[in-house]
This record gives sequence, C-alpha cells and structure tokens, in this order.
Amino acid sequence: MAKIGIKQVAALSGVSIATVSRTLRNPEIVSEKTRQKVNDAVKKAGYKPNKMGSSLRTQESGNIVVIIPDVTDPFNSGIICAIEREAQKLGYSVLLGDTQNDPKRAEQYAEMVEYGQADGILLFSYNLPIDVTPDENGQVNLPPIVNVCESTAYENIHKVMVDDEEGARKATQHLIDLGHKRIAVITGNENTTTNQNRLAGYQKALINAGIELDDRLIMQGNYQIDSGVEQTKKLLLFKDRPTAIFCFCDLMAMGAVKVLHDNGYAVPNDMSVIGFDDIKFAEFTYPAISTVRQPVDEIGKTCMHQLYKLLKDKPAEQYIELKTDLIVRDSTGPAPKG
Amino acid sequence: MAKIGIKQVAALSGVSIATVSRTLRNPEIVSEKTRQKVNDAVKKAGYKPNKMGSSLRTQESGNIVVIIPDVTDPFNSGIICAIEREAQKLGYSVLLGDTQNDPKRAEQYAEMVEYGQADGILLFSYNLPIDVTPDENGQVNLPPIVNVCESTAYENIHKVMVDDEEGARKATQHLIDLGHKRIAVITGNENTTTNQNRLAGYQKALINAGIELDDRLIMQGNYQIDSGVEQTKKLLLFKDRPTAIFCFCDLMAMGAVKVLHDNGYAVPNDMSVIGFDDIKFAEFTYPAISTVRQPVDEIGKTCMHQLYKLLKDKPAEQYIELKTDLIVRDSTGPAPKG
DNA sequence: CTGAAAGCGCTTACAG
DNA sequence: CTGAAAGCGCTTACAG
Repeated sequence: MAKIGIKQVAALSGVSIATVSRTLRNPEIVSEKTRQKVNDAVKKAGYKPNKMGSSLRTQESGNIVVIIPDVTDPFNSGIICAIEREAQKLGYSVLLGDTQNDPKRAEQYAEMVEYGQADGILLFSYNLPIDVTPDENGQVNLPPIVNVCESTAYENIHKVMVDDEEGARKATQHLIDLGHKRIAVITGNENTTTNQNRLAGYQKALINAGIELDDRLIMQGNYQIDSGVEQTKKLLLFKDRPTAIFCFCDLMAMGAVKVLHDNGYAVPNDMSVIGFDDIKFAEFTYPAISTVRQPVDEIGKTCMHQLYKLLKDKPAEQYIELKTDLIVRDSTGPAPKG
Repeated sequence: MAKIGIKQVAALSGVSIATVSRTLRNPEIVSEKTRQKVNDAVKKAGYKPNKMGSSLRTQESGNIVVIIPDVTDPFNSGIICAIEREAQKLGYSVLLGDTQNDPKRAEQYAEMVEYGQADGILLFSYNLPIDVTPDENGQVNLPPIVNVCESTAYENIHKVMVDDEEGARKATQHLIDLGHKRIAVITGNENTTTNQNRLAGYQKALINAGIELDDRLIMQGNYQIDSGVEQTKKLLLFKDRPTAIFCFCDLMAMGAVKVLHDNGYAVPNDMSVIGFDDIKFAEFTYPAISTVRQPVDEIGKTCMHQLYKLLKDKPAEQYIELKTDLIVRDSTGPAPKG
C-alpha cells in the first residue's frame, strides 16, 4: 500500500489536487457536491495532509518554542502545562526549550524561528537570546516573541508580567501584621527581574512599617530547594535570629521548613515561613505553606494569546501585568514573644 | 534586506546551490577551496538553512513527540528533562505531548508522525493511541515508537521499563524487616501496568514473609497528591490501623505524611511511610521520605537512544528493564510495640 | 466553482 | 569535485 498523498486523494475523488486542498482548508469555497466526494475519499484513504509540505508552502511551521530554564521546577511545569493546553486550542504545537540555565542553549532555541522550525517564542528569561543590534537601516529584526514572567531590558518586546513587587509587599506586610520585626528573605537568582522586584517589595513594606532594613537578613538563594536549606541554616546561626523567613519561591520555603524542623523549631510557633508561587504541593507540606499565588493558568493562557496575536499580525498589548494573591495557610503565625 | 536562502549564498560564493547544500551537509565531498568560499559566504550572510525545505526533501522532521500524562508531575518532568537533553545531543527537537490523561489528546499527538510533524514517539502510557489492526496483508504499520515506564499490551513494540515489581518488593521487604506486619498500600491508577506490577511486588513480599494479605489495606489512589491525603484518612479510621503505608509514588507519600502530622501521628514513630520514584523533593520533606528510586536520567537517556536507533533503522533491543534502588531516609522506622 | 501551473527551500541521483 | 534538474507535498494566484 503506497503512501497516501494529496494526489491519491485527488485521483480517488476525481478532482484536482487543488480542489482537495481547498476542501480541506477552505471548504466554503468548494461546492457541496465536490466537498462531499473529497471528504469521502479523504476518510476512505485515511489521508493526513503532510505538514512539511504545507509548512513549506505557507511558511508557517505551526510550532512555537517555549524557552524556559528548568521544566523540573514545579512552577515552570505548571506554566508549560497551561501554555500547551492553550497552544493546542489555537492550532499550535509546542517545542520544549529547556535551557537548563545555559545561555548557549537559549540561543539555539531562539534560532529555531530563523531556521523555520518554529514561528514564535515564549521567553521566560531576563536574558534576550537574540541579537538586537540594529542593521544598517536602524531596523531590528525581532521574531514574534513574548517575554514572560522575567523581564528583558530590551523595551520593544511584548511582555506578560506578574506584579512581583506588590506580591512581595503583601507577603512581607502579612508578616509585619503578625508582629514580626526581624524578617529575613531568601532570594532567587540575583540577576533575575523577579528577584529584584520581590526584593523591592520586601524592602518597601519594611520601610513603610518603620522597620529598619538589615542587609544581613537578605540571604542569596537561587530558587532551588537546596538553597532554601543552606540559607536557612545560616540564618539559624545568628545570635539575633529572625522570627520569620520570606522565601522567594515555595521550593525554597520547603527547604527552609525542613531545616527548621530538623533543628527542633516549630513552624510557625518558633519561626514563620512564607513562600512565593503557590505550586501545587504548597498546601500539602506540613505545615501547609503560606504563599503568594501566581496565576499560573492565566499566565500561560495570556502569553500564548499574545504570541498568537503577533503571529497573526493582530495588535497585541505591549505590556500586561497580572496580579498575585496572598494565600495564608499554616506556616505563618504571630511573632514569638520576647 | 531580502531573506537569505540557499540561492543567495550560492550567488555570493559563486557556486551552485547544490554545492552549498553539500558543503553544509557533507563537507568532506567538497573541495577544500570551495568549502572555504561557501563557509565564508554562509557566515557573512548569516544563512540558516530552512528546516521545512530540508525536512520536506529528506522526509524527516527532526522532531520527536513525547506523549506523557502530566508534565506537572515531578517524576514526569524529570523524565522529560532527561529526554530533551539527550534528544538535543542526537539532533532532535522535542514536541511536548501532555495528554492530561485524555486519550483523545494522546491520539492526536500520536498522529503527529502520520502528519509528518514528528518522526517518532516516546509513549508513557499503557494505552496505545495507535490503531494496530493488521491491514489486508496482515501488516501492522507502526511508527517508530518506544513505550516507556508503562507497558502497552501490544507486544511488537520496543519497550524501556523499570522493574516495578522488584522495586515494590524491596520497599515492602524494608518495612517487614523493620517489624511491620500491617502494611497498607496506596496504589496508582488501577489500569496502569506500573501499578499492577508494584502491587504484585508488594503482595509477593508479604506472602514470602508469611504475612496474610488483607485487601482492606489496599487503598486505591491515582498517583496524585490528594489521593495520598484521602486514602490515608480512610486508613486512620480503621480500628486495626496499619503501622506502615507504602505509597506507589512520592507525591502520595507526601500527602500521607501531611495527614499523619495533621492528626498528631509522628512519622515514623507512630507510622512509617515509604514512597516510590525518588522525586527531587523527596529528601527535603519533613521527615525526608524513604523511597524506591527510579533511574530517571537513565530512563530518559535510554528511551531516547532506543528511539534514535529505530529512526535510523539500526537494530534496537526489544525490551530493556532498568533497576530501582531502595533509598532509606527518615520516614520509615521500626514498627511500634503493641 | 475548478484546474493547470508555479513555487515554497531544500537534497540528491545523474551526468560530466 | 561540481552543476543542472527533478522532486519532496503541499497552497494559491491566475485563468476560465
């Protein structure tokens, strides 16, 4: 049995290949009768139009690539899941671009659109893996791309962001409201914009409450669970220990809680811990982690829609900012007396 | 600036497009001098060969699709990460096929190879989303596919499996060795082969130790964290409570530990809990979860290599079984006296 | 409403 | 070692 192409279907239904193509792509411009014949033949032959053929002709791969540091991070995998669901609805397939924090890999993935392998990019990085030096005409040739969660310095790029500063402010304020005065943070990777914004939110909340900033309470983490462990250990060494720790992601909060337990501290009675993200497991740890929820589904959906608009040459908002929610669970409580 | 295609490069270097193509794909059959010229032109023009063009010609998309139930599951995301790393080394890109447990979606992803969108499939399911009824000549037309972790009933398919039964046996034996006699399990989705094999391993260990099987101790979970929570609650209601719970994945073990804590049980003093998988966070929960490690990186690497062999028409092993390791941490301890 | 033809951007068998 | 040409499987402007 030879492979079924458009030619075979055309022969089977007694029309030209042009008409077969039209029936499949623009049924409304084909007569009812012909349409019927063709559709019957398509079904009978089990014809599946070859994507490479149509892609080459239309100059659209039908793929988008999502460039993201680490699929293994539960926040990221949640986002990817949301993107994929939305992409499918819009008729796109998603290529996975897990950079594993390697800029070279990011560049390779970004090049996929130059190679015609993908039509657009969803970029979760503060680092633009694309050359934006203007050409001789002062023009920058940017592929369809939307920058998500992390913000690139380059301005002329569509962005879907989360109000990290406000989120961090709310988390810190929550601790302040509970009577905490010595509030430590465990940060994410230094250069990320999420980290910088969350740090700003933390500091503003403290200043606003008239609490003096103490740089010793700012511990450098990296959004990974072990850094939550390591930095918390350092914090426990202090003579003037903090009474609360604000971790810039839930994973690090898990690590912090772990260390606290291991060393005989009750959470939240001896020490409060709050995270950021609201990953799926945050409510299932013991104690359930208070956190700042990022609207994962909305982020995924929104950025995919924005990219879709760019791909279809429709007007898209230059900048969209999504809101967070403070989720109070069991890992935060009143500051211990004394 | 017009788009740079092979024609422009050919013109720039004063050779035919055929020679440009050869220089890029088979440099060794091109003269040193020509090669130089062409490579210079390629670099100067910033030429990126169009993938759709070459794919159409070679009939290879250069993509593989991984069909997996839920990227959001940390075990799965670990696997995907490993696959992607390996795929890239072998020159393939990976299309994400998150089925969200919907068979329709699985079929759609599987069809990607019929549409020429992907060259092969990595299938993490006991359900074959492909029609294998033989055609008039008794032939089954199977795309390049390797079945991973979960096993399909269809035999003529290459498989990379994990010795789930042995893994479950080891976990159960570990509990038996600690003096436990009433050992409950919280299973995964009923129909999955992983679940069936783990259940068999559990039962064999008990029988082997002369412990009577009690079906009431078999709780139906679904590999999701909430089912660990729900089923543990039911277990605690029993008058003759178990002293240990073997969860068929770490996520459910996290849920179990959570419920135990919430209800005042100390783990492992009052109740031991052991998981399966060894996801990244298993060691960072409190207490750190004892578990059965699946060789995630090896699984990802091996299945990708197997698929690669199929794609390149090289001989590939029909069946590969990978081993697990028992990882004893802090969530399992001696059975309480009494 | 439909067909014949051009062409998307490559690769490769064939000939020299 | 290199070029001219065919062709991968489609879509679509053009003509009728």
